[in-house]
Parts: sequence; structure tokens; C-alpha cells
Amino acid sequence: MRILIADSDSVAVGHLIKVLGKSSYTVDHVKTADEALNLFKHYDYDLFITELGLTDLPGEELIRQLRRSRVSTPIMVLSSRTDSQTKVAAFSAGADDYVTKPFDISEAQARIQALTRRAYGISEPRLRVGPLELDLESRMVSVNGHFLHLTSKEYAILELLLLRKGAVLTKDMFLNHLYGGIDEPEMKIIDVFICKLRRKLQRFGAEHMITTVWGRGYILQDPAATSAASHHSTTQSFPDGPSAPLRQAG
Amino acid sequence: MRILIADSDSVAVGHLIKVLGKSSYTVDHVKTADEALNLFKHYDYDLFITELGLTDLPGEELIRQLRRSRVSTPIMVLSSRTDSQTKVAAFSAGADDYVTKPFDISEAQARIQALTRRAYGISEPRLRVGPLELDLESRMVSVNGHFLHLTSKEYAILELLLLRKGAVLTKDMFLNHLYGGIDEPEMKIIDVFICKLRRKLQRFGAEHMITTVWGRGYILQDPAATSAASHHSTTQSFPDGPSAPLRQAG
DNA sequence: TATCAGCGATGAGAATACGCATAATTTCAA
DNA sequence: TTGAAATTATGCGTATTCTCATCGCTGATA
Repeated sequence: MRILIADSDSVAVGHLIKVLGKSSYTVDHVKTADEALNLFKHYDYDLFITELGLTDLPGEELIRQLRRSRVSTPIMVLSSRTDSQTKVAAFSAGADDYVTKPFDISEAQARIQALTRRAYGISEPRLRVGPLELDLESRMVSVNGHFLHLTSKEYAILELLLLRKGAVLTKDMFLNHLYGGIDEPEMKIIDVFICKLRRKLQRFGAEHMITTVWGRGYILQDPAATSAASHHSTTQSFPDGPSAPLRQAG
Repeated sequence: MRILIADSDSVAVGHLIKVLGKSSYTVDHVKTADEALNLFKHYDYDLFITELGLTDLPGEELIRQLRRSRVSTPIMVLSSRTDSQTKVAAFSAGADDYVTKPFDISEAQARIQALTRRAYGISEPRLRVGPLELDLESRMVSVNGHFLHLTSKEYAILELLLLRKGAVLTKDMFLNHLYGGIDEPEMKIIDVFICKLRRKLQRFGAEHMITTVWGRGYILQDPAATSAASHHSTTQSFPDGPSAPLRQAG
């Protein structure tokens, strides 16, 4: 599995390259669009990751050129811009995914896996936590083998939870993930969707997976995995000292 | 990892740039808001550090403009102003952190790391001292394998203690860490939280970890380790030499 | 040892965040 | 245009956390 990265900042992508290397990807790294185009003339890649702000050519122009010369390699854009205008431009130029900087390594990894999965098949394209399974590509979600029907917002929330499982996600993060910073509704909506998600998960026996971290946000965990570590009546994830357990809807 | 600094006083930031450069950050430095905006049009940065008193545009206006154009890069403000009004204005414009000049280099470094940490990925986000373990991302804390349920303020205090383990932390530092100089309550609150923390730690056998340094503040230590090595006390915080007593609540 | 400032502990009221039902609005297909 | 589904907004009861006042105690200093 071969990846080409075009990014002028070698330090930032250094870690990404390191991580990908460990996942048995072969990574080439260039700093200019020119070099990237050149390499594409001679080699095939399974994925192309690029920033938009390359010095010699606007990122979307590079993408357009690649697509014009019939390069079908999936393209992932790395950028600090979150405006939908830029995103749309990137997508319409031919990008397949768009990740905002600074990015979370494991989230990027998951997305990369989703984009490269086709080429060699066998790798795991799915995100799993306990009985929960989510397919990034087909956007299907199942719990204990039962497929759930989720609305787009519900899916988007669950996707972020899975992409960054084990991390506390603030409502801000959800808003940003769901709306990309444009026409954002009230924050209160997030807990409405969380509530609906919880109920749907519960229907098929996946309880206590989304935990509230009071004053911060929400976190996704496999209750079976975490309760093993702690014994007595402690709650799934934040067993309490004195008394009160973490509140879990249900 | 790429940082853009906008500051008209090149001497002041010169040192910072030097230090950051050694930490393998790539640093660009401009002196006007105009230049900064221009660079943001063409490049992606992982962090933007700016003073408020730029000549051509009020700092917060610059921040607002960046945010309006959907730049999601974390923004750290450097300013000599300490009034909460200015701070609030900066934050509401879209800043992520606020450091007052003159600043402590290592503190600035820590904050910068915190702001850019996410992109560095999986590099050991856990802090440990003796039986205590803290995960910065999931905000989970465990003692001897038992997970604790901490409130957000309790967690914030423990986090600072662990981030700077072995150093005496004054109540001022805690206040600053918890409230960032905005709407700070009475200082007395800190020892209320310390008290609650100690009790929760004690419940699972972690006693004597938070030690009172009378008249100065608190320090986190592994009691098992310190009994042998209680004389590395040359740190900035023990001007009294060997006689300085440490008291432990119980 | 007397004195005083700093610290530990507690509990109650205030402030805040959350869960969820429900209502209003938007979207979209027929 | 109409109706159903999805999305967004609102409101309220409740859970949780924060803050403060207070009191008794501890350690520093002379």
C-alpha cells in the first residue's frame, strides 16, 4: 500500500509518516506540487495526501491537474481551513476527503484506511467498539449484528465518537464536525441527538456506550472493556469515590 | 509542525522562536496583521501566536477576521494586558489561549505543546506518578487501577499537579490554570478542591501524594519514592533548605 | 509559649449543565 | 401542495458542581 504525501511542513507530517509506516504503508513525501506531479508520472499510488498551501501551485489546481491526467488515486486534503467554500472547491476539484489541521492522528488513520481499503481489500474498513460497528464508506451502522437506521446527523455524531473513541468530545467539536462552522445551530441540539442515539443503541442492547463527562462533553467507550478493570459497583467509566455515579441516560 | 508568529517586537519573540526552533517547530515570523493574513491565504499553520497591539490592525480584529474566513488553527495571544476585559474580548474573538507578557518560556512552551498536541498523535498522553495515572485525552484518572470520578475542577487541579510534578505550585498558579484570569473566585477555593482531591485519592490507597508546602502551595510526589530521595530539594521552591516542613493532611 | 496567619474540613445555597419531552420549523419526495 | 420525516428550538425538572462562610486546627515567628 503506497501513499504519497505533499506537504511543505516536514515536521507536521513526520509523525503521520511514522505512524503510517508502522501500519505497513509505504510513504513518499514531497514538498512541492511539481515533485508530486512528477512522481505520479512514474508511479502508482494508492492514496495521495496533500495540503492546499503548496508553494508552487494552489492545492486544488494540483488536484484538478491530476484528475485531468486521469489519475484515479483517492485524494485526501489536509488544511486548516474549515469554510465550506474551500471544502467544496477541493471536493469539486476531485478530492475524496478533507481533514482539518491540526488533525488527530488516529482519526486521520481511520480515514486513510477507509480510502485505501479498496485496493487490497482485506484491511479493516470498519470502526468497532464493543458491539458497535460502523462502516465509513457505506455509512452503515450495526449493533450486535442489527443494522440501525440513523439520520444523517445521528450518523455524523456517532462517526465522530468512533473516530475519536476514548477521547472526550466537546459539543463544540460536534458542531464543527456536523456543520463545518457554517450556519451552526444552538449547542443544545447536540444533546438531543446524543439522546436519540443512545435510545437507538439501547434498542439493540448497546447500553452505556456514550458517557457524559460533566461540564466537558461526551465519550464513547466499550462498557464491557472498562468495567473489567474496575470491580465493585463502579460505573462503567468514571466510578465514583463517594457515591454518585456518572449519569447515564437510559 | 508549523507556527506563525505575528509580533512587532522582534527582540521579545526572538528567544521564543529560538526555543521553538530547537523543539523542531518551523516558525514563520511577521510584524503586521496584513502579512499574517496574507500568509494564511497560502499556507496552513498548526498554531498562530499573535500580540494584540499590531500596528495595522487591532489583534482581536485580526483574530476575528481569521475566524470569519474559517481558519481553524489554534490561536494564542501574547499580551502585556492583564485585565479580564481584554482577555474576554480576545477569547470571544476566537483565541484559544492567552499568555501575559513577560512570559515564562517553559510555560509558553507547555501551552504551545498543549495546543498542538493533538496532531502529534499517540505519543504517550498518559501521566503517571506512583499509583496515579492520568490520561490527558480521555480525562480519566485511576489509582491502583481504580478509576476515579473527578469533577472538572478537581481534574484540572490534578492535571496541573501531574504536569508539573515535583514542583511546588502556588494557589495563584492553580487559579490561573483553572480560570485563566477570568472571573476568578477567592483563592480559598483551591484548598477546598485540594481537600476533595485528597479524599478521593485516599479512598483507593493513594495517600500523602499531595503535600502542603506551608505558606507556598502544594506539590505532588510519589510517597514511596520520596522517602529515599527527599533531598533533591534544590528546586526553586524550597528556599528554606532542609528545615522546610511538609505537612500532610490526614 | 503566645500570637497570628495559613490550612483542612464541612455543609448549604447558588449556579450551572444535563436529559428529555415536546413543539416548531425545515426539507424533500410524491 | 401536501404529508412525513428530519432537524432545530424551547422549556423545565433534576442532577451535579461550584463557591463561600465558618470553625477548629497547625505551623511560623519571636
